[in-house]
Amino acid sequence: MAIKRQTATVKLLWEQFEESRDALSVVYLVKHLKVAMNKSTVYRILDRMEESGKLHSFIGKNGLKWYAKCQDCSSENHIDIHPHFQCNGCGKVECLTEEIKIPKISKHQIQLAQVLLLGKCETCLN
Amino acid sequence: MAIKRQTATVKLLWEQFEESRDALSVVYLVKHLKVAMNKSTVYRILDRMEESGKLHSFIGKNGLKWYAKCQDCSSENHIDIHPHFQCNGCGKVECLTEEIKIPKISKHQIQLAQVLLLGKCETCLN
DNA sequence: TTTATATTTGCAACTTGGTTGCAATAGTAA
DNA sequence: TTACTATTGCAACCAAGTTGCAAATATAAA
Ligand SMILES: [Mn+2]
Ligand SMILES: [Mn+2]
Ligand SMILES: [Zn+2]
Ligand SMILES: [Zn+2]
Repeated sequence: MAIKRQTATVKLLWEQFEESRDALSVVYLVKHLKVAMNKSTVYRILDRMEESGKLHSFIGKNGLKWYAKCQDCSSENHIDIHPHFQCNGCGKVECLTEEIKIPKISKHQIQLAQVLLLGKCETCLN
Repeated sequence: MAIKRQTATVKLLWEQFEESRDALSVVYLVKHLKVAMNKSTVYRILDRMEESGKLHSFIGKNGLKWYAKCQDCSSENHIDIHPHFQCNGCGKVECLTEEIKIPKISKHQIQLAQVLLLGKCETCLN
C-alpha cells in the first residue's frame, strides 16, 4: 500500500534521503536513526515510500537492501532506472546518472536492467 | 582454500554445473540434490570451487547466491565476467556472452560491474 | 471540538539464508 | 598400511527480513 498518512516516523525517514543522491541500506537506518524506530516499521515505511514513487530500491553487493530517492517518479510510473556504484572501501552507494546501453538478447524479453558498479569512491581513492 | 581433494560430494556438485550455461542457486542445490548433502558442505564446496576458478558467483534478484561454471578461469585469474539474465517468470538464471560497455565515472575507479538483466526467458515467452 | 474510522506502529515470534566450532571421516602420498 | 591433512556432518548460531495482532494515532466527518 502507498503512503496514506504523514506520520512523524515517515517524515523522519524521508529526511534521511532528502539531501543526497546517496543510497541508504535498511540495516543502516534501523541501526543508526537518531530517534530509534522499530525495524518492522522501517521496513514497512520504506516499502510504502517505494510504492508511492518517492524511493527506489535495489540489492547491494552483499545482498542487503538499499533505498534511494527518486527524481521524477510517481505511484503510476517508476521511471528512475539507473546504475548504482558501491565503494569496496567504505561501502557507500551512489546513484549514477550515466546511461548504460543494454543489448538485445535474442529470444529474451528484457524488462529491467540492474547494474551495480563496484570500485573505489573519490574519498577512498585519496 | 581451493579444492585439494576429489571427494564424492565435490564430483556430484560439479556434475550439476557441467552441462549447461545456466546458473544454480545454493538454495536450490541444498534442497534438490539427488544425494542429500549437508548445507554447510554445499556452501563450503562451492566456495572452494570458486577459489579454484571452476565456478563464479553472483547475487540474484532476491538476494540469493548463485553459482555458474567458468569458461577459462584459474585460481590466479578470474576473467569470466559477464552479465546474467534472470527470468521473472520461472526464476531461471543464464550466463550471457554479450559484452556490456561500462562508461567511465569521473573520480571513481571501477573494479567490477555486476549486470543482472530481468525479463522473460524463451520458455516463459511462449 | 469531539467522534469515528482506517492507517500505522511496536512488539514478539517467526522464517530463511548463510556461518562457525568441533569431533568424526576419508583422500592421498609416503 | 600408515600417517597426515582436508573434508564432512552436525548442531548451534547469526543476521536480514516478515508476520499477526493489539494498541496508538492521523485525518476526515459530525
Ligand atoms: Mn538509485
Ligand atoms: Mn555467469
Ligand atoms: Zn569509499
Ligand atoms: Zn522463464
